[in-house]
Amino acid sequence: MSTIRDVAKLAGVGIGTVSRVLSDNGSVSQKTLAKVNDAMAALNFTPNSSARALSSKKYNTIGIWGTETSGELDRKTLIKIEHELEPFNIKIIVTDGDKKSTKNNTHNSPRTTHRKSIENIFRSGCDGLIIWGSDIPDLEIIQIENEHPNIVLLNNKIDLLPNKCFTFDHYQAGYLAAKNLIDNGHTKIACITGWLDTDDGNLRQQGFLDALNDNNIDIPNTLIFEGNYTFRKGYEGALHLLNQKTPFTAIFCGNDQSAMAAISALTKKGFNVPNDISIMGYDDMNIASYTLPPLSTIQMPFQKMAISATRRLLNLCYNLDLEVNYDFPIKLINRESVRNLKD
Amino acid sequence: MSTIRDVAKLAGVGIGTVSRVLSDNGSVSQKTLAKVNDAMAALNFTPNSSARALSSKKYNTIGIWGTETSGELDRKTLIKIEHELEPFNIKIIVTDGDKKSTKNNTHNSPRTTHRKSIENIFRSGCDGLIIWGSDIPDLEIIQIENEHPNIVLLNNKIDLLPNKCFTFDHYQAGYLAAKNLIDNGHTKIACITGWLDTDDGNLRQQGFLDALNDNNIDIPNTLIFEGNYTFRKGYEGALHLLNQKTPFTAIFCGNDQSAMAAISALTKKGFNVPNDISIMGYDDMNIASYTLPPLSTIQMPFQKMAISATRRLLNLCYNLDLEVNYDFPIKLINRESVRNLKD
DNA sequence: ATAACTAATGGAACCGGTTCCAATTATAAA
DNA sequence: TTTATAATTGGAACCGGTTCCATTAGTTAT
Repeated sequence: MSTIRDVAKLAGVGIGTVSRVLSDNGSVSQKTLAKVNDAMAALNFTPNSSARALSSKKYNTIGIWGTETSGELDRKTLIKIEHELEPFNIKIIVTDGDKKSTKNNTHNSPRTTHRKSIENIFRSGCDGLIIWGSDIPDLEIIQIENEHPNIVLLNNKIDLLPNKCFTFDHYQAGYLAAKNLIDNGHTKIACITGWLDTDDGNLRQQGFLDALNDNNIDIPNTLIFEGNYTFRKGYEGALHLLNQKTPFTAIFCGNDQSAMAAISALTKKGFNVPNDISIMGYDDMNIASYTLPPLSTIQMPFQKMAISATRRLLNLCYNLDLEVNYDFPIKLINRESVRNLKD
Repeated sequence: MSTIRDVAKLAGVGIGTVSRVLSDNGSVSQKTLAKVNDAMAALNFTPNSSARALSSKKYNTIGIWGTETSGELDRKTLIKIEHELEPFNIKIIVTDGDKKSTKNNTHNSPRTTHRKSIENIFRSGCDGLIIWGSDIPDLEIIQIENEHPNIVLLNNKIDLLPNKCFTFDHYQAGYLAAKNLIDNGHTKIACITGWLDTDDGNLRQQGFLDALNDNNIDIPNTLIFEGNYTFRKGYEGALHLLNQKTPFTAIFCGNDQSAMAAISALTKKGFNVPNDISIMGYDDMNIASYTLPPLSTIQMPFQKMAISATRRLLNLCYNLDLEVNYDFPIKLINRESVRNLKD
């Protein structure tokens, strides 16, 4: 593996010059530029990333921190993020916020706090971090941001950190979902909530509740089942709701997975969706088109949001000026799982 | 941020000594060990990873390379891999084999070859690589392995690289799936294949075909639809098969997603699964329990396999001796999507 | 007590980049 | 042509670890 000194020698220039063409800063004449480029090509030279990182104090790496409950971050989105990073030769490291403990430091409490785990990522070497999900208390995030300004929040909103937060209007989305049921004539509405320990899940729930309220519809506690986005809870939730005395004609589900599982449970119990019971999903995952019946749901441009968050982080870390978007409109997708009771 | 020189000064020892306790090699007396540890704690010292990487030529990073069609590698699996790495303080970088082009080198062909893209990952700094999927021709992999022995193949098998390959017996699995249909009395069997450009998809297809053959069952070309694992192709495939003149009583699907979509299509066309047509899936994804009807499918311990592959890579890269498993038994999961015609 | 060996230690040199400053060359203005 | 100014250039010093070698302290055998 060749170094800039090799390149410099071959090109007949100084190492400073080679470095200058490498990092494309400082002035270099056309002639020497060509010489250096030729030498680099001839030697099949690639700069050593560790050396670069050491001297420039840039790691050319950003991290993505998330937990089990952060929400949907599939490989496709990850790849989108990576593509955004690629032109700048930035790498991406993925870490889990749910790690058990760090064995290197036995003085710590057995369970590393989120704060500590984020601290560790920065130490281990990255220029910035996408913090995904709303698991970390706002206060703690503010503290983190204080020490490490190069962060960006995905699917979380903190008023004190405008332009570092990227999220949907989950409240509006929950409202929209409920409104759709109401507009279709439903008044006895149940729900299988999402994970309520995060803002994300709470907001959509609140929007849903407020929509009912604004339309003078009452929802008894018996018709609210606390789920957690999983298939399992969706299934259990539907069965649980069926077991209550309170009749209902529709269920609003915290996400498409629990919606699908709910459909499965209802159907198995002899109810027809949507004729007997209507189902509203949330997320518009790929499966939503292939459930039986296909799901009416709320669509959110998650990948677009992830891309904007990434760009913002790049701007922060590397003083770039990429275009960033903060508005990600949601959309009601009407398929076949909601029956119009007014017909 | 403090350095080993700071630590050395505070502890009243030389930098060599600090380095020795840091990397835990070379002999250090109990007394100095304590002094150094105290100093480190007092300064809240963390070694600079770039400096370490530069001088030790270890990046403490491994990569995962995959493409769109590599198969299932969800966040959960990624996290499992990460947990395996964590005790050794190894980071994980994810890269996409489907990148369009690398703009840094305009001399290259517009579309970077897989080989090149892997070359780049190693250059950009990682100690080893999990190559996931079987998109790369065997010969090319052999060449890559020659230059970079620190690789491990996930969901791929190359005879020349035993103990670096981690895969299921997809042939056996395809055979098993077909056998299940046959055992249930099916003789007119159709199939929606997986992605046939990879060994993975081909092997299961071959196993399926051979099982039919071994049981003297003929499958006309009209009943073979070439899919690609997506919902969409599963849906289209089912419709296409229905349009053929040839009657059939069962479909073997390349994966659970296409199976789910096929069920959706069949049901929409008025056929009942499994009464009119039986469906075999492949993968046992979470959704398989919640389709209508729940899917009979083939289960494979993908996460366990990923963990073993990771361990093997760690052994290769860092001279460790972690336990590695090479055998990952598959299992037939009988749910409700296959009807027994013999009853 | 001394020799012969081993364990422990300090620190220079090095890894391969970036940065900065002094020196040189080119260009423009007078 | 001379001078002022700007553009290029070379390379020492540095980033913060690891390694190796020379040196010193500690142990055991004689």
